[in-house]
Amino acid sequence: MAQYWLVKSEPDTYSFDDLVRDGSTVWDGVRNPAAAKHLRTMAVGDEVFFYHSGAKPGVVGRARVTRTAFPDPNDASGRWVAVELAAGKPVKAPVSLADIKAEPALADLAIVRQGRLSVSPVTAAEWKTITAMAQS
DNA sequence: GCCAACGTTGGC
DNA sequence: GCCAACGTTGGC
Repeated sequence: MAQYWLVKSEPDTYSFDDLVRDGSTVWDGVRNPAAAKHLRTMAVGDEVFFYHSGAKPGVVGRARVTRTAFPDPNDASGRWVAVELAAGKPVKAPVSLADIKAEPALADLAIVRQGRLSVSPVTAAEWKTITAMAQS
């Protein structure tokens, strides 16, 4: 059964539109042990919410895992891993962080509880809730 | 191995 | 630009 995740990116650095344009991308540069652990747990076919941090924080799109964890090509130490993500369905309506915080069903969402985590798990129920808020 | 100081991230 | 949260570093 597929798992669900949320990845965070500064749109100035790499936006969801960039992912749509590229089709797929290597998700590297994660340098946080907790986030890296989640990367290692990802399986091909897992579904991912794409979250923009910065001026307008929120969920803006979806992606799919197309390659499981492999050594981060930009890391000389060999300690860190990357995965490959392919663009998925955009959300119909972006779900802002304010919307997420206002929704009681999302009170336990990892990003609410620990804002700085760049890769975090999402439960099936949370995935459904956010999908409903995004009007699919 | 503990803990204080410091740096970084991200929301506002 | 500020501040809170959290991770990392370095002295002991």
